[in-house]
Amino acid sequence: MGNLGPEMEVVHLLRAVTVELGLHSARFAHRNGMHPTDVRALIALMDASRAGTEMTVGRLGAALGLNSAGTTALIDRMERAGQVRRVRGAGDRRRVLVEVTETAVELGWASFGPLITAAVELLRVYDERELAAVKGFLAGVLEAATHGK
Amino acid sequence: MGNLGPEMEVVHLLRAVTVELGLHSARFAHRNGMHPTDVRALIALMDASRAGTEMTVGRLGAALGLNSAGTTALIDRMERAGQVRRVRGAGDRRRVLVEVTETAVELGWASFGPLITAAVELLRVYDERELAAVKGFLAGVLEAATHGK
DNA sequence: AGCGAGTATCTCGCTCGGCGAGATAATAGG
DNA sequence: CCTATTATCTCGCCGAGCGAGATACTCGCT
Repeated sequence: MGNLGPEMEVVHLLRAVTVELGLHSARFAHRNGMHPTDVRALIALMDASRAGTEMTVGRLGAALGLNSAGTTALIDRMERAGQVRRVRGAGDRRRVLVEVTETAVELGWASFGPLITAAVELLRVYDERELAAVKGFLAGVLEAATHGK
Repeated sequence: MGNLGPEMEVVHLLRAVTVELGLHSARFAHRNGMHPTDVRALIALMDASRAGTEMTVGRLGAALGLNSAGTTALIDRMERAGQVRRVRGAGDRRRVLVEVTETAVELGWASFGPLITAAVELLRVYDERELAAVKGFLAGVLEAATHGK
């Protein structure tokens, strides 16, 4: 499992990056009295809001791999901490929409913003082909991780 | 926060990849009656073994961000499941070295091997400069995530 | 040699995130 | 409208991980 060429080096780098990003959000969570799951929820919610999609309790739970009881507990906790708001669905009144509060968004940006800017800064000097290479690699790994079993 | 150029697309891809890899190992964990932490421990142990470093209980706990009690519980659990062995330190008999069993290594490879091969396969068609681009980007993000607070 | 400080691991009791089962409320279909 | 379905919540429980402290071993000092 030693050196199977320069490709293997990239694979180990990718693994190191995912580990380090995980630790980064764990630190962020701890610093703000949150749990890893709360951070994942925050990210999912900000994602949905960026995409303009409404996020319901059920969909959030599914995205995080929690069952309904755990999801309810999660949202209770985050609502209590003022990171999230429950809003009864307008059309279908069984639904409960979950919205991030402004303070939570700011919190998230304060922690992940610098990292994002750093990454964008890195890519700024890349030309067309280099950018496509990075994009292609990540897309390929994503595809393999998603479908590969 | 919408489209700040093609760089942002790469950032979102990277985030998607880390999320998906996380889910991948969560699925692996669940399928084998393990917990996410157990998988992280397995990876850390395989890493150490690949690097030829001896892994002690304390060092493993530190790598995973667990305190001593939690680490003991973790190793108890994994030893009970036959994934890990405790070996009293030869020189310093206070230490307890942790070794992965062959079955655990095989288990890990069965789950992560295909993903690794897929990634290597992707990179195989890349030329010198493209490979360097991917490597440089990942290294830069790693650096930013590690040091950026 | 032997004592005390330092280090590595383990034990105990507890908290709390997440699960399974089932209750409740709202919608959709015949 | 009455039943099946869907969305969420309540209750009781399990177990991962924590804090505090016990235990076992090593090392420096005298």
